[in-house]
Amino acid sequence: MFSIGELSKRTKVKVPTIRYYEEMGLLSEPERTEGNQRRYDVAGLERLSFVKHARDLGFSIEAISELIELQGHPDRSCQAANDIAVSQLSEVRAKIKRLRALEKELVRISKGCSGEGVSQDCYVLASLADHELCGNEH
Amino acid sequence: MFSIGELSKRTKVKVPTIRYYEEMGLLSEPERTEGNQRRYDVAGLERLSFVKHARDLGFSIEAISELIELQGHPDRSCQAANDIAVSQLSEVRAKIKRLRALEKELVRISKGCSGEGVSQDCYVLASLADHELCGNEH
DNA sequence: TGTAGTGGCTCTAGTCACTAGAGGTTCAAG
DNA sequence: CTTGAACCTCTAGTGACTAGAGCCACTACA
Repeated sequence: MFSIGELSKRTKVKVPTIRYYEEMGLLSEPERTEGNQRRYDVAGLERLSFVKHARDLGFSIEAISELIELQGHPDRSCQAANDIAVSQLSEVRAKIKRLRALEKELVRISKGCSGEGVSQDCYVLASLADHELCGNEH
Repeated sequence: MFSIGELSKRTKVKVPTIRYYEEMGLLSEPERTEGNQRRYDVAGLERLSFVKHARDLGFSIEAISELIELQGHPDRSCQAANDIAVSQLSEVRAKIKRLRALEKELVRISKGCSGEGVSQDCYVLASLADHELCGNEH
């Protein structure tokens, strides 16, 4: 049995975040000492590791809830879990695509400015003011 | 002179967002009709276009404030504007890098699951529960 | 057994960049 | 002059935490 601080150290999830996950229903309520402090067992540790791992991969709290639901019903089809992972993947890909477009544009903008002139003539500011100067889209 | 709705249509920034930008100090307070409704001129339109373009590129409200400060002092060095753009670029690049790692991992995870089994044997759930199964890092 | 200090508790409020809704007023077209 | 769309302010909600206040519990050492 370990305290919340101990759990925090082992999982690298901050203490208030653990309490937050509990409030959100991602973690089941742990046992308490007589003095009302939380005490976790190995199952609690594993559950939090699962949540952290999923969060690190960018799954939302809601998606994680669904995944936990599935874990609780080992006889249910795996399809739903796979759907969640696949949709997460396509979100990640969409974000990458968008960020790449931004990267391109930012490179163009900052290349046009040596940082030596005065802001009146600044290409960065001009580019932001006038979309026509852009490569295009976004 | 146009109303806030008209401005919204022209810039594709939603009405409540325009009011929010005003409150945040990104837009100067426009004139008002006798009945207290906002009326914008071309300068207001250009300012909002600037803000929108910068937001689309992912600049924070705070960074945009600084850029606007610079615009207001045409004699000041361009360096600061360039610094902001460059730091935005490196943030974007860092995000891309991270997302690519996630993409890789998600591909691996969802490839392992056909969606046909039951959740007890689901590779998606197993991967999330056990970090050891991961490609590595993150 | 006393006590010091670290760690834990709950609750509220703040972050960012909006978005939604209530409840009321003004404008422009017919 | 009336209708209805658009406007106004204000408050509260979003997601995923983070920070702080004010208090209580546990543990190690004297």
